[in-house]
Amino acid sequence: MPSDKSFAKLPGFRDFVPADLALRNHIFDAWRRVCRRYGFTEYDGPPLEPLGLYVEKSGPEIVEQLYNFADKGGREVALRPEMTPTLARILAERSRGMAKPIRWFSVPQLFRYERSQRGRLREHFQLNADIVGEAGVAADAEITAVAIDAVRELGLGEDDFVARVNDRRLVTAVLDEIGVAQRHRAACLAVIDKAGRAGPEKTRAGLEALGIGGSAAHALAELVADGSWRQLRDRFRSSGAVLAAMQPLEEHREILEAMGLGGYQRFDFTVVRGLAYYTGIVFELFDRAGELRAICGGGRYDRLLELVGGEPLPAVGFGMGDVVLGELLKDRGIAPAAAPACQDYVIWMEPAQRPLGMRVARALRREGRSVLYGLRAQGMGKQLRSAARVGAGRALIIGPEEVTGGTVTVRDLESGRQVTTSLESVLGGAGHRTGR
RNA sequence: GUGGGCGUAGCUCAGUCGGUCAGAGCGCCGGAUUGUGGUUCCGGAGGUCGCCGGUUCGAUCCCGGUCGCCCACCCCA
Repeated sequence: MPSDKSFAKLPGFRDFVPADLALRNHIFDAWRRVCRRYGFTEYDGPPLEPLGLYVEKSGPEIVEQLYNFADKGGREVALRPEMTPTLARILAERSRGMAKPIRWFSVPQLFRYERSQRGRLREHFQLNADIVGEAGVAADAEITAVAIDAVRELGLGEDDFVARVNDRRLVTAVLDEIGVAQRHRAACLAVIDKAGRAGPEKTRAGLEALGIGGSAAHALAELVADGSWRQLRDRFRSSGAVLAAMQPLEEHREILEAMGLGGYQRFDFTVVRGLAYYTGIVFELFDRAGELRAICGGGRYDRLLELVGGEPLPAVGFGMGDVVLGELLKDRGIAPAAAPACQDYVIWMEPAQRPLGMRVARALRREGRSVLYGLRAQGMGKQLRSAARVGAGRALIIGPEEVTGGTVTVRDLESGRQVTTSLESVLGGAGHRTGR
């Protein structure tokens, strides 16, 4: 730990040494493969945006924890805390001429100024995938499937994680039905949101603190404790509004089941999402063990583009962070090992053989192979040890004997078998089939 | 933002009721091994014990502050 704090890493920020970057790239690669498989194309935007883009569009929650400041021109700016407002701004300018629906994804680095904890830093990377211009529930199901497959692609299955799905319109209908006043709705959503962790007692206390009456509080506490689909349907079978609000979720589930992803999703009345701009189906991905924070959160936001000044366009999307996902992969032991540093290790014994060693290395690199060699003269044992440590598949040995005979000794470092071949075959490119 | 715990070698950690207390394992470097590696054996480098201040003859140890990390709240991507 450096004693001079001025050179220390900022709290909540990460260095990525090769082993860490290998994991990050492993995750990014999986995300991009899945998104492309679903026909999404990648975009990006500036990491720094006008503060105003976030102030009223995302709800007050996110603004309190922005990484913001005034730039040298006196502009109030913020490091982007989320990607959706940027996407909304881009599309507000250009979507009119674009074929709908638009399927875009991005892997931005996002920033928030808040105390860091496990799975929650001041900086992270997040996969964002959105479908814009389609209001039907098939788009919601499609985006949920992308989220699920983005996690499955990394080797996690039904036993590892689940998507909890809800619909804000359904929650609203239920609140109306049990008589929660309009003015209490937002605060009530917050209580429902944390009900899973708080437990029934605290939930009821929270509702009463809002001034929500006994029968309504009782009904809500019950729903929160056991908000099963069946229970909901029984409880509200005489309410046309609630039953109608259940239809989109029904269809959403059917589509996912048809995709073979039914086991990855579950209705959960307590999922409402914090961001103010969600308007319909919302979902979150969690590890089944319940040890970590949400892996992913998303939903429908049909009004946002209008708010930013674009044409009215329905939209649905999600954000999936790299931090919690990385923790989960490490916990499950399915994080990748760092890639080997090279394929071929050229061993030259004495300065007299170095020029030939350089020619061989050059020829191999020209073929696209990754090649290393010692930068100073060392014994063969040392060099083979170095070769093994960097993960080389084979060693190409060029000593006095090889120079005299016009040959190269090619040693397979996994089997230990070695053959002596002609120098020409290595320089000419015939040697590349014997290695990895 | 609030409360609690923890900061000793690159990593994981031991240790001192205040006085040879600067330690282990792993890793790293070198040697055994100047034409054959991943094993083994031997040796070596590396630390102002997070930082600042206080108490004391003396502080890595006690006290205060501070910074950082972890956990729980708050909140949430």
